[in-house]
Amino acid sequence: MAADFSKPYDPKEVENRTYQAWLKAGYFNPDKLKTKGKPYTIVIPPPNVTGSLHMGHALNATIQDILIRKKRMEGRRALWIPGTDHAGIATQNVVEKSLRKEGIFRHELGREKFLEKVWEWKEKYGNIILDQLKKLGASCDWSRTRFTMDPEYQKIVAETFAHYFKKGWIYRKERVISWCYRCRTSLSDLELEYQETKGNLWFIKYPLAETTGHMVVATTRPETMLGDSAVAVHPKDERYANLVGQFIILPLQNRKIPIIADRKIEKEFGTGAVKVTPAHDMLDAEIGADHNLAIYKIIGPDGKMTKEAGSLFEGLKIEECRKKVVEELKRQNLIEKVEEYSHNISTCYRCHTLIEPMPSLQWFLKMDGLAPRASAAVSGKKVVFHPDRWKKVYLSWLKNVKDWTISRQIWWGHRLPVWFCANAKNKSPDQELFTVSSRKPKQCPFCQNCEMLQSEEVLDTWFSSALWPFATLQYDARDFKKFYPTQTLSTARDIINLWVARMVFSSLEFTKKIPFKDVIIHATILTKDGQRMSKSLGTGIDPINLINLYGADATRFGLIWQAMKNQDMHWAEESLLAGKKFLNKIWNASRFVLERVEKSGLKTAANPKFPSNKLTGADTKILKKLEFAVQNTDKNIEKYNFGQALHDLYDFFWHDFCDTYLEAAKKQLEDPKLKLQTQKILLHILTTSLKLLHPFIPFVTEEVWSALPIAQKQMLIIESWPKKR
RNA sequence: GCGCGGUUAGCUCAGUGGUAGAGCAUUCGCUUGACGUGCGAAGGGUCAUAGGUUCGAAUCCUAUACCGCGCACCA
Repeated sequence: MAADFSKPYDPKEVENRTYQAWLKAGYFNPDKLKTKGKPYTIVIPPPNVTGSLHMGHALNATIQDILIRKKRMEGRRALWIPGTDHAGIATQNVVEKSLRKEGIFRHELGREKFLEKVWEWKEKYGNIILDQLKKLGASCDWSRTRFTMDPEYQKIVAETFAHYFKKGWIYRKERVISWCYRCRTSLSDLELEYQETKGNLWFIKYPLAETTGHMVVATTRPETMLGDSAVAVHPKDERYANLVGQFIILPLQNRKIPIIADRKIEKEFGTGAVKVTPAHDMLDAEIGADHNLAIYKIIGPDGKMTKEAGSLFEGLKIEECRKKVVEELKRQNLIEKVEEYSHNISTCYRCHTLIEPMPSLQWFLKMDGLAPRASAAVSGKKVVFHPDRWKKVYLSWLKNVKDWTISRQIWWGHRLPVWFCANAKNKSPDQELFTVSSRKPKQCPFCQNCEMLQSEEVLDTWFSSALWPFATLQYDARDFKKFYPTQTLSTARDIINLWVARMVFSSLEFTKKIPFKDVIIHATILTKDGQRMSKSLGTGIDPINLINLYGADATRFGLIWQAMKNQDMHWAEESLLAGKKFLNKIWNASRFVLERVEKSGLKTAANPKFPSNKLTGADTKILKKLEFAVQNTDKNIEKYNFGQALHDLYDFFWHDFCDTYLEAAKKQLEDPKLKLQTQKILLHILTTSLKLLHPFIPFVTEEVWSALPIAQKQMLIIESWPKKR
């Protein structure tokens, strides 16, 4: 169907119709392309099925689509794999929240019923997300749509876990970890967010045991004193040199605890003497381990004080307990002073509840074998960040990385492929009899006759995301062979470590190859005021609203128009308006050309030759500019300078072609000697421009293309990319 | 505390050693047959501040300020 130029450009109608035409033609699937070119693969960063897509996703999808479309036009077998991520804690939380509105509580439903609800949610939002991508014009191969909890994917996850375990790199241990008592699960250090908080620094007197007098310790968390098992000072702190080795009577608990020396203590902070709570502080846990101190778990997984906190405090919430402890200490005149103090507290990145460090039996993945390889891939330029500076973020994390806490105590996610002997249930947890296997063992290796129970725990959602580039291709061995490794990954800066680094080491471990060559870190979209776009703040913009208002092409244009190499971009809707106007310009310029050209001598879309001795000054100039535009666009896309490429194309098409050449052409067309050649040049500039613009604004270009009077025409989406001379 | 960005026209951003640019907004003029979602023209910036290098700096260097981000600390 040819475009109808008697009407103004109607993006909605054209976009729907054109997308259907592409789908029908099957060009999104590289297997259906006639080309035998080298494969070019991109895997989409799978959006979380927590909800619909935001502007950042739209920008990212546009970037990937530009690359895929260009490569497809270059004759590569371009494959863009779409999909979504189950996003463990995040999705569990939103479903829980939505159920609560109906008065339903997760624990009342039970695991199985609750998971049914989550799957319903996933079905709904997963599809919304994929529809949004389609509306935007994303040329993904939908026949290869993946989800991180597909049966095939689950199998791969289980196998990787078993592989690591067999290698001795996954282990189970009780250790002080970060615990979110609202989500009721452990978290890794990357899942913490720090918030600057104003609080107090309490100076508490701890009476000496053997002699009169006391030591003063400073703390921001007085309630944790209930779990203290020592007071520590720096070994070279002369103020306390004579006290080291003596004992303190811990107030409220009436416990005799030692005064120890440890180099981790800073003399300058507070009084230089620190209370040590090995159960509820990371640093104290280390000190406790080094000095073999007792561990008192005074806070439970529910965020309430335990029996060990003492009868006065048991059952209180942390904040309540803090008040009460302070009251008690005041009553006993043990508070020397209180200072105002502002510090960072860690919170859960999904619900922003205060994180409580506590000892917990968890599964860990050792990093000392994996991290150096991931570092080497980037420092050896096998994997390259764009812009380059982001490699610092990546490398510095890997340099100091701690073992990865991979188990989570939630319901939604990949169950650990760990099997417990049901008959050994009464053993204490660390003596439990278990075996690791990607499939349920037929027979219990311990008692030979029980039905083995699978672990209730699930994996950190990022454990499965880390396998994405190869797991998505391993559903079919031929795909993996053909399309892996992928070429380019485009993503946001906040998941460089959470996701990118982990994909690199996982891929190196399981495929012996890097998962991708280039990593594009695109700008983060902020509101005009510099706020983060977020639904809860009401500052977010739904790309679908923009698509309805301006069309997908204009939305893509607006996003890319602003996508320079900054790390942030302040959202300016005007750029979409600029896009809309530009589409109109293309539409009308095309109408002009087509009206004047009608039956020209052009038979193919390939580069025609123009004898230079017959060209007018205007002809020569525009052809030269066109040649530059071809080179420049190609170069800018290859260097991932998408915004620059679009600005230059805009300038070329509007000002060089429309404002200048079209005006000159009007006169030339009246001259019989120049007419035919001018027609040819007009058509040539238009066809080449449409090709160059297609990756950015695919719909309008395809629509205009359909009207070109060229024989042997294919759809623009698979036409050849203009060649550099 | 360490590191990374940013600071250029009213707004959003390019420019990156040699007389300041774009889009949007503003003002003025155009019912010329592709387009008024347009055309032509105009106004508007001591390029954050202070030093330095240079014949010459918005552009390089060094500080400082403010905004943002990350890491560490967070007793």
